[in-house]
Amino acid sequence: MVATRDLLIDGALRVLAEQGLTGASARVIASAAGVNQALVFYHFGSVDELLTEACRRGTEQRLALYRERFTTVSTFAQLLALGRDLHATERAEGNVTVLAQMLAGAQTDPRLVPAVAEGLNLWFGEIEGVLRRLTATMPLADLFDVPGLARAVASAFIGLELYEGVDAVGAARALDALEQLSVLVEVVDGLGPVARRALRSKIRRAGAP
Amino acid sequence: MVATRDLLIDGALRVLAEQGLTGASARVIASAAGVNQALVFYHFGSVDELLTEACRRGTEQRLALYRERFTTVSTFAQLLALGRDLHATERAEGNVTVLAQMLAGAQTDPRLVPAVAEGLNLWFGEIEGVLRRLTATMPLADLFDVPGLARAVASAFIGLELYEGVDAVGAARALDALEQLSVLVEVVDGLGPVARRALRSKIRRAGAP
DNA sequence: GTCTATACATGGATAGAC
DNA sequence: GTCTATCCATGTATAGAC
Repeated sequence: MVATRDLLIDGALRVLAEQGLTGASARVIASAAGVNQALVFYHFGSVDELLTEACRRGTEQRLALYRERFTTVSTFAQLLALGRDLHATERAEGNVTVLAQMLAGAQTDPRLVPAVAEGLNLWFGEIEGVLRRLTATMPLADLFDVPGLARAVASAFIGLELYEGVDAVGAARALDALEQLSVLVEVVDGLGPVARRALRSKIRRAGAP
Repeated sequence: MVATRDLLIDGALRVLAEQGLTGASARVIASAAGVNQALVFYHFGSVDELLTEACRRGTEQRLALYRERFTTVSTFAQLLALGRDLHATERAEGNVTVLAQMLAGAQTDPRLVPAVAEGLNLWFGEIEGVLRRLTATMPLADLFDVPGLARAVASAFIGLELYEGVDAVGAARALDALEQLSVLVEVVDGLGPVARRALRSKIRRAGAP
């Protein structure tokens, strides 16, 4: 026997992914969950609070599916490959779609902010772990602010995910272009000591930290 | 004397930016425009079509403000600086906010797709022009797919803009991190012929195009 | 805990007077 | 072109029976 709370949370996640925030009403969610509409208010008090709870739970659940794979990534190419995979499976019904909808809604509804921020932070933490491991062995590791980069990577990913929704071809091309760029990072990492010294001094002259 | 159509379009843009897509109803927009609610349907047929038209016109107007500055950018640092500026002024009331809302809505409402796609393409074109100019003088220019990169940069920017709405500190940190990374590009560009040759062969071995 | 019924607000859209 | 009035669907939320 499945608890009604869980049915409603699942329903909310499905509706958010399939119909977006504008479609996420108590009636529609309850119908998707196969329960009565009044139960939304009995269990959660309001639609916002249901969405908030769904955002939290959904992110945790989805992240759990990838956590193991995140820990096995050991090159930038592998990280990008995992990103592509995530992109393919999370799009349409996954957590990134839900987070994107909630993120857009949170811009004008302060009540959604905490849950979205928490959800994002969970993903940030995961990516941070990978980046830290990848840069640990790099001689130029101190050039990167890992937490900052993790935030940049993840929110850029959300932007790309949204873009994919209106132009799949363009989004694929954008991802390909980033993949080409990523080669640069590994290449720079693989430079010999002479070139590396030149690069470092160049950076110092450029005013980087 | 201002035409009612224009009043409604301005009203729609303001409402989209201030209250998001969920708040963008015919009544609210008409009220913001100071005109009667029925005029939305008389002039545009439906709310969707008003939003669509507002998206197009708003993007053109806003882009016109920056077009000149885009053409004067001649380094990556300058491009990033312009991005920061754009970020600061467009956030809260600007076109990026509007596009982000429409983009989120378009994920589940096909009627919004064409207008959003057009709006995005306008920005892409602008950024493409800059990137093409910046990479033209680079010896490693053929490593980049400029149109793809422009799409990646712009949609990443939208993701960051949305993230800023729920965590201003985190977003600032993400931008700083990207700024550090961008130094790498100019540094690579500034390498001497010897280091450059090494890099190029490394890339060939890595399997890049 | 769950259901029915219901109150009440908001939103899309149209008809018809001016 | 613009306004008033109105219809009807949808949405939030609560009361009360079971």
